[in-house]
Amino acid sequence: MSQSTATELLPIGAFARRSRLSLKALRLYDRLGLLVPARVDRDSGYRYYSTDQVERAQLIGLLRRLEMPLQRIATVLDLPAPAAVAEIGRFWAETEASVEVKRRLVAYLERHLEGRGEPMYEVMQREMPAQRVLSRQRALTVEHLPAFIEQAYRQLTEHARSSGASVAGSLFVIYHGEVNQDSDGPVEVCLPVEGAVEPTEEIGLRIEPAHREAFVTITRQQTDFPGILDAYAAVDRWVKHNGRTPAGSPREVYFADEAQVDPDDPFCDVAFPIER
Amino acid sequence: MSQSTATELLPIGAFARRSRLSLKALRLYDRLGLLVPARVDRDSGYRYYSTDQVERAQLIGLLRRLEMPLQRIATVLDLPAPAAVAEIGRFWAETEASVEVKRRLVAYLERHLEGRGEPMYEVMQREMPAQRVLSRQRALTVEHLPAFIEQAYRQLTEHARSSGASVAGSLFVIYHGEVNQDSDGPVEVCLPVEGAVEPTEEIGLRIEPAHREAFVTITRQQTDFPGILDAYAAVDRWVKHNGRTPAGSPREVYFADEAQVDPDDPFCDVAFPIER
DNA sequence: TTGCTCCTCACGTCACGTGAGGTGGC
DNA sequence: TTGCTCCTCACGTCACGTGAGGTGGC
Repeated sequence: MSQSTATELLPIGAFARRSRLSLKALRLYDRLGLLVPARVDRDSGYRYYSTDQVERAQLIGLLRRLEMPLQRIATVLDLPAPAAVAEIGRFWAETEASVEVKRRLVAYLERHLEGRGEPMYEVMQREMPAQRVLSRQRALTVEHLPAFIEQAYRQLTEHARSSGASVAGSLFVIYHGEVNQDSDGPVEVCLPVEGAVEPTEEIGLRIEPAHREAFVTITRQQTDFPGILDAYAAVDRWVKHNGRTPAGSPREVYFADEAQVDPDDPFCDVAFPIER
Repeated sequence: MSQSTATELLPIGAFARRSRLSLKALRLYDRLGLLVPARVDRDSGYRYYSTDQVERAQLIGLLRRLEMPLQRIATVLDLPAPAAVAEIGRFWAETEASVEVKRRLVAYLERHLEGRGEPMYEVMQREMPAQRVLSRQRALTVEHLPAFIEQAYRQLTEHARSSGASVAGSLFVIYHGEVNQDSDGPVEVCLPVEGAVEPTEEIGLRIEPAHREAFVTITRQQTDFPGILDAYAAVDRWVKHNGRTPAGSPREVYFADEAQVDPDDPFCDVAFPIER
């Protein structure tokens, strides 16, 4: 019985080899309360770990290889197995999402750096009639933007449908203020409608006035950050070079269905209202 | 002509807004020589950037979003466009590779945490006859291991084929020392052969002696790190619990073709030579 | 004169790595 | 007694963020 069922105490070096963690890391985890030695000698300060702690130590090591922060590892370790798996899954989904963003950025950089001096966007002008729109407005930073547009789109179409009104044009999104990591808009999602419909507490009903606008049409791929900034820059430059005066907030008009569009198909207009 | 073709000088705040970089970052890039202001006032120390520098600044910002280190960004910025694209591609490939490793780690954690107390590996014994092997040995860390095994496999089979000898058993890999980030083996890749064949400077020819070994068979999926450690631990435990004495370096026997095997198909044996 | 912008310097963050200098057990 | 292992403390790394305290230009 005394052979290997008993819980042995290991000094830090032996425990480090078994758990494949460094001495420095083990001392840090002790100080943070993440992995406290089974016994610490009063006099010498020597740390002694039980063999039972090897599994926890290895798990910490594996989670660190995922670059999970120690704080978050602490919460995972406090969870029962199924919840811990779910939490790891959530963390990993965040990583995959950020990798996907970077992947698009790499694609943009490749196109952008290869194609210096390529034909630029062709900026055009058009007259927009007054439009009756259902709208939803909110202040938010860029990370919540796609989800908000998606949700607002569903909400507005559903409200129109259930009121018996019909959709009378393409969804567009007005940026009343800048939207990025720090700046939070506000952003207004607008759906042109025809027929009887009432506003609600969340959904506004208003007339977007007739105006002239300068715009460029971009493809699905070009709407990915940061490519879309090129489109804004192109329209902005055009407006300045032609001595026009801005007359409203910039907007994006989504005239195609995302699900049915190739990366290189026209998908969206970036438009600036200008004075006539 | 004086309208917008002239190079304007911007103080740091204006330049920060245009380039979407922080003041702190700009001052750091200045100090590192990564992005030096066009002019610095002798007396006040005020930094003035030219509008021409906006593009470089934005590129730095984008590369930082990929989490490329500043050192590496410096090299990218010194390259002509095509070489810069290639360098970004190499960097990104490294990122994707490390994500793939982590992806497998997550898969392992999910199986491992869900299935606590699952049936463990079944350790078996067998007698191995003496084998005549072509072998290639090298000291390397874990990151270069897969490439080395792949390359050695091709080299050994090619050498056997061109000598008119025939392959007489499964490729196996002997770990004469531990292989991980710090420890570099050495590792020996062995291919059993029959018929006339000569050693070369790189390729050895020797007799792997007959021996008894304890082993477990694992699936393709289980060979991914860190799952494979479980197999090693299982055999190690078995050897100790059964009072057997190790009689050689641990090894992995690859008896199936990686290209034709499902993740859950048997793929490899993890074996420890033991005394009889 | 008041704000705003700019400056440098110092300290904090995160998860450690790498000594320096000293102690304890076999 | 000699090595080896352990201890704490301090400083370095990386790319900044966040004040503190002070200056300069309109």
